[in-house]
Amino acid sequence: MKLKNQVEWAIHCMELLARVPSDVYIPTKVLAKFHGVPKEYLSKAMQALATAKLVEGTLGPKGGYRIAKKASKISLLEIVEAVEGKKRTFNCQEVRFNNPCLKKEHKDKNVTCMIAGAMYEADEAWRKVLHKKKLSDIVAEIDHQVPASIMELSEEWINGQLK
Amino acid sequence: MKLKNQVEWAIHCMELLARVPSDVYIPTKVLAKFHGVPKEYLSKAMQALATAKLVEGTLGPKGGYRIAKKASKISLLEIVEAVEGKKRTFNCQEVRFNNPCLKKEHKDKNVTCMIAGAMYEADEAWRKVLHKKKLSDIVAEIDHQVPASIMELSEEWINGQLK
DNA sequence: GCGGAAGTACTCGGATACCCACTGTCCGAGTAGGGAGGG
DNA sequence: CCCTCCCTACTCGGACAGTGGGTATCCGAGTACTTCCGC
Repeated sequence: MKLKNQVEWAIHCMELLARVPSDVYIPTKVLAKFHGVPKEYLSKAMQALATAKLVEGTLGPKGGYRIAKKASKISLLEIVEAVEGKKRTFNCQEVRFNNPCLKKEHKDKNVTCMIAGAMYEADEAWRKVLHKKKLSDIVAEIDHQVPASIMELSEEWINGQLK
Repeated sequence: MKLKNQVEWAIHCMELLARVPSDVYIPTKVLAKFHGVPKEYLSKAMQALATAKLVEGTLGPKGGYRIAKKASKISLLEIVEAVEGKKRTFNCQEVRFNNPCLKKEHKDKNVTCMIAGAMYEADEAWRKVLHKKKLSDIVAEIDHQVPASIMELSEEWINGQLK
């Protein structure tokens, strides 16, 4: 069980998009170069984010992506699910119903298997943590961790690429 | 991101092994037939459980697996990790260090990326739920859910297979 | 009848193919900006 | 000088190969039971 690498990329890109003014579009090309990842493949993650209405894309020169909602209104869960899908990590195959002693009348799919229930509960705890963590929190934490000089340099670098 | 189907099988098998007396060995063949899964493949999951010291295997006729610890001392987390591995679901690739504005002296790997930190926190919440849920809890819950008549039939069926 | 040894049948364990999904790449559709030309 | 139109160049979006891990399977090593034989 492993999350796609795209998840990491997507979160980093969202964090960057949350920093620039909302009228600035940043193309995938720049996002890819800044993060050192393959442009063409990153675009798939960006497409997923666009489909989930987390970013908005525009074509043509000066085109690219911008954030579609306030950073405080976007949770990590939304980003992760946009890229990774909303399927649960544990998909119950209802193995319990293969018991040779069970008759059809006992195979009630409305009663969830206790084992699946426990796994779902764990999934829910995972989702809950990610739901509470907002993109704005990440931005603030990184601001606190990374020296201001680096942040300024990065901003200038981005602006230089947009010309 | 999806867990192996083996996880489900392994938990069901552990639940069954927790029910029989500790001196009875159940072969993979019977476990597979009871749960309706391919015998040869299930054996890989059982091997993983044996490696993790959750079950003990014996060869020869009347051989098979038995539980190695008390059910109340075995958590779902142990079973899941035995089959799925202990790697975290999110493996940080340190994309942040690809920032072209960063110098080497700023690439301190001892300071964890806040994004990775958030993901690890979610993982930890997931693990915590599974750690608290013991195999004995599952056994009790299933006892409460499944009619006693079915449980008895299943026990007889298993004993019949062991002849 | 009893003990021991050989044979057998059954088990686990690791080594071996197959297949799907993640990874990585490419090209086409569409658009916004910029420049040229005319008024 | 300004407006309009066309062209270009750049973007996103979806369609197309490559690879690694999960899935499924097989066969060999090893052991405990069973049976047979000798005492």
